[in-house]
Amino acid sequence: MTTELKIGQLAKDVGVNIETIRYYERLGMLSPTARLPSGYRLYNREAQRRLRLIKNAQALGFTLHEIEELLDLRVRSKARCGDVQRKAEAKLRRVEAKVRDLQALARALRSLIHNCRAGQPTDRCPILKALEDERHGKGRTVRKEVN
Amino acid sequence: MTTELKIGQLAKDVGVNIETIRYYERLGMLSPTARLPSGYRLYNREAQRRLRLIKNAQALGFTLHEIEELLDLRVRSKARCGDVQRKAEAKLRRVEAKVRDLQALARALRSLIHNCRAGQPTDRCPILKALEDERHGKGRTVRKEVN
DNA sequence: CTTGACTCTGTACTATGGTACAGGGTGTAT
DNA sequence: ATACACCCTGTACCATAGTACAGAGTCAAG
Repeated sequence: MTTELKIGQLAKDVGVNIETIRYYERLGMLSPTARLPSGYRLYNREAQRRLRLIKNAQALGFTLHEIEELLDLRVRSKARCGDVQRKAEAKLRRVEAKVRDLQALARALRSLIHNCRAGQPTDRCPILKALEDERHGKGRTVRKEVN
Repeated sequence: MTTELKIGQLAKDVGVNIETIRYYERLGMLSPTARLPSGYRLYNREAQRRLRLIKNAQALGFTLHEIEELLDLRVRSKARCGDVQRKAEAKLRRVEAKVRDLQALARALRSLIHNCRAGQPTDRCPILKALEDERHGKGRTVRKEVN
């Protein structure tokens, strides 16, 4: 059987846009395994797995750059599973921190909703007041995104 | 006392780039409270609170667009708790959904990490294997961002 | 009255993760 | 042999969230 797919078949199979596949190629993340004389790209099962890995890892909150690192680890045979594990652990810590932040915000929002019943003006909103806090003054670096 | 700050002082105070303040102004999120005859922007304490609110809310993962909504609630003095309550409830639901997404993501990461035995070569790494799964084949929509 | 720090406007550029053409060539079924 | 789906390259464009100038004007100290 032919395991070689043309770009449109691969796109449909994995559920991504054709342009996205070519975009990943531009980034050096996913090359066709062959080309027809016409220039048509051909992809084998390995490429298909690689593309699926990209999409799945993305759904877990990894950036394309981080995914490149994971892919590199997989390809470099001297790299060990522990390297992958450490990257996953670092990502997990960032995700957990983000969850804590959002839970704090959810608590503040619940408190706002609770205190809002009496028809007070919005300039006494606890959430808005809380957000005005000088938690990040004078050049302090704010921990950024989860990604 | 003079509560009016020039842009550089405000930037230093809150810990953001001067260009960022002007960028927020272009977006209509933060206007100077006055201008000197020379055109220099002046900001009062209220503007300072507003800027801090933007940065704090951003650190919690809100987009600038969502922050605009929060700011609108605060500034419209006719807005009462009823208005705020509805906005806050909608926001809370989005935050809670976000927390659930992130927790699912964290569980997936923990499970991957747990199954990973550090000494194995990466071509047997369960994390990478799992990421190759056909969890999202044939047009399945992958839940997107973590934000 | 000059120096240096600060500010102004306007435009261009960065990164991230794509999407959308234009203007061709290819492959195959009828 | 011709219609039509598919593919090619190249470039431009989208949103988000800024950053980096250029070239000019302003302000305060010495």
